[in-house]
Amino acid sequence: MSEHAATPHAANLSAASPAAYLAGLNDAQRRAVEAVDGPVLVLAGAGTGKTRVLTTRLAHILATRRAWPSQIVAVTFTNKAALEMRERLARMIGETADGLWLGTFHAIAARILRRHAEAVGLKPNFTILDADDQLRLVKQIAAAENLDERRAPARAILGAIERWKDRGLVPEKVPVADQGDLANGRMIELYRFYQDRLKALNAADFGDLLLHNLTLFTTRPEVIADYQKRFRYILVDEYQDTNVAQYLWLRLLAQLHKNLCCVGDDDQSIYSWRGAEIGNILRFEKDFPGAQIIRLEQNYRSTPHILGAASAVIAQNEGRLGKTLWTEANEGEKVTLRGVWDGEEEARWVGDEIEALQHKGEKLSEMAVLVRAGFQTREFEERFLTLGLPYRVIGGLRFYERQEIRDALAYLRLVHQPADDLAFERIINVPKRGIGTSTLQTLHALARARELPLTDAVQILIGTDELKPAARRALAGFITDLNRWRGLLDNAAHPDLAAQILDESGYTGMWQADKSPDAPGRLENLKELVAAMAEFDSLGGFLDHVSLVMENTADTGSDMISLMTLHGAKGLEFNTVFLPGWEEGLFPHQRAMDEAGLKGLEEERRLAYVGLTRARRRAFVSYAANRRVRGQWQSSLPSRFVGELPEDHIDSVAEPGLYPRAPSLQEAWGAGSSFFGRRAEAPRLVTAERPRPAVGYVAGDRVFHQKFGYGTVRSSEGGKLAISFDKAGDKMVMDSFVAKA
DNA sequence: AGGACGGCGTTTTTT
DNA sequence: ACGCCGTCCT
Repeated sequence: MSEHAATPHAANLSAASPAAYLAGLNDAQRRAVEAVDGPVLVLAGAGTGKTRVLTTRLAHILATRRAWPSQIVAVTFTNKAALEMRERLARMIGETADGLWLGTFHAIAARILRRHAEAVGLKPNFTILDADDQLRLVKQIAAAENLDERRAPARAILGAIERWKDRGLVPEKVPVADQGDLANGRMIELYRFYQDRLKALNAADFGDLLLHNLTLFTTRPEVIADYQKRFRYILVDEYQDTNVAQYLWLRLLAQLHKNLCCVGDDDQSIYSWRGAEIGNILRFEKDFPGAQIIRLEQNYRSTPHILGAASAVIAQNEGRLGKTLWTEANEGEKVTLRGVWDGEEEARWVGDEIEALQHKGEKLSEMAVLVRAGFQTREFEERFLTLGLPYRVIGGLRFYERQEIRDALAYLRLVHQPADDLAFERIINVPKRGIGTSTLQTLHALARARELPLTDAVQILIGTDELKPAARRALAGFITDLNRWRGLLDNAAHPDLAAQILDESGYTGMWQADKSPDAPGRLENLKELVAAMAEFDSLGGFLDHVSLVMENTADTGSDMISLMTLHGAKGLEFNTVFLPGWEEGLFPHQRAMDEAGLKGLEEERRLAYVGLTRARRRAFVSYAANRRVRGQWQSSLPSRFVGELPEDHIDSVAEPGLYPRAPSLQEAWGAGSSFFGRRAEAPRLVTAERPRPAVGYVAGDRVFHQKFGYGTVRSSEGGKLAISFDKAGDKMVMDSFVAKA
């Protein structure tokens, strides 16, 4: 702690002249900026200048010298938000803000964890696993436990583990009642195995970053005391998206100074399915006694019609704090509501409207089509291709998720962190080194029996006759390379080292030899990766960046329509927004209602609210009477949300012969029974076989080996046995591969 | 080691 | 309808 021992002096506080940065704020915004002491919840409706308030508040704290930058934490959910805040802050006050703890929950938690890794059984260079690694790990565990993939899908197991982590629960703390019947009631056990494996890999998944922070804070009083003292001011963006773990984390950090400012909007809480707990924002006053609540309700984005429509829809929700958005803006256009025959016609109509707007001089980059589910984009893509309208689908594969990038990173990870078995497995035979499943099995068996990382197992095995000569040679070569690269870590510049690794490993060569059309692109990406490394001062720093800051490289250059999901649109705004597919079952989505009942429905409604409030000038809502779903035609009712749009804010242009307006709410609701209560059936248990521990052998023991048959132990050292086999002659083998005869 | 076949799931997604 | 994943066969 303490780059700065003392509190900076609040000398300028009394200077009465209001600072320039306060100019132009409305009353509520200004109150939110100036209410720096004690807990504050800023309820910031869509388009009410939230980011401006956040950055101005930071500037205010610094300008009034209440704290040094290093004594302030500002947390966001996405890197994009963190970046935007940093940029705006820099524009406002320049380098004064350097040293601020500004970043995502995960980035800040990782930074703290690296300093105290040993407190939770990790080394400071622990690897941060991504979703792919997590899933592979769960699959390995499920396979080792002989779980039936169909009854206990790895996805579901991982999901349950993640939800527990979201709630701040380590395996020991999970209430048995919460175990459920997935994996036949062995979930807590699986969770523990998973955590054990992570520790052995010297790795943490995203959930762990927060979870380990909590463990650290609750087991090391001196550590939490230090951070509590340090962080005089804490700011949180998108508070409605925090999960329980994040809430606990904030509560611990804010305990001493209590200067916690959370900004959020309960009406935009749309991530409950990944652990976000809307209760956090609803309960803020209770959780933080004496909290002020400041509402930002003046909207600077949309027309009164759009706000009127959005407000009426969201007003149907029960569990909300309540705000009333208003605007000084003039009337503008009403929300257009259109009922059509089918999805194809819907896409045609949207295309026509886009062309019409384009002819009026509207930019395509100011238009977006926001859909409920990814598959809905296809129909629009086809139409736009036909019309020759340039579009971009937001939310595809990201740079760091590409195969070649993940492979390259696996090499780097392995050099950086030898215990990273997942990285090892990924690249041990890429490019092909003639190391097949049988060799890997042998490796795994030894690693498991000895509880060693795979690289160490290789080191041992190549000193024996356990492997086929070809595999042994290949592995020996690989380990030699690995050791050489590791030796260069401290001397060579890491981008150069990376290039060398990719070259010497044959990885680059593999793609050069590949004649598929995407090979050149992959080589380009690899070059880009190496080039990107130069911006970081160490390999570890770069790998952290990759894990934590997987930014999307959105080329904002050209004029294109944006196609994306409603979730993806949160935080964005466009002059014109198209909201197709407002049909019961699709939006609100049937599954959301099946799985979460009224809560699910209300979240869907918030999604509708998010969608509408993305629009500055124009919103087009549409619904189709017929839609092809998974190859089958099915007819659908207009969404109940359509019925919630108030008459005086919409222009309804349903086609002749089709329903002009939504059916009654009751009709859409039905008796309600079909929306609730379905649950998956119980999975089957298959008993597991635990790896057997190695047994001790002494000279003279008779043993049996799968491959070499019977033999006599001549000597034993460190688990390596010299054996005279009756048929195969003298060999060095690992004791875990023989049985007493 | 690589290709063919069959079965399953198919809302939303960041870090 | 379709794509992905896992398995099995060559």
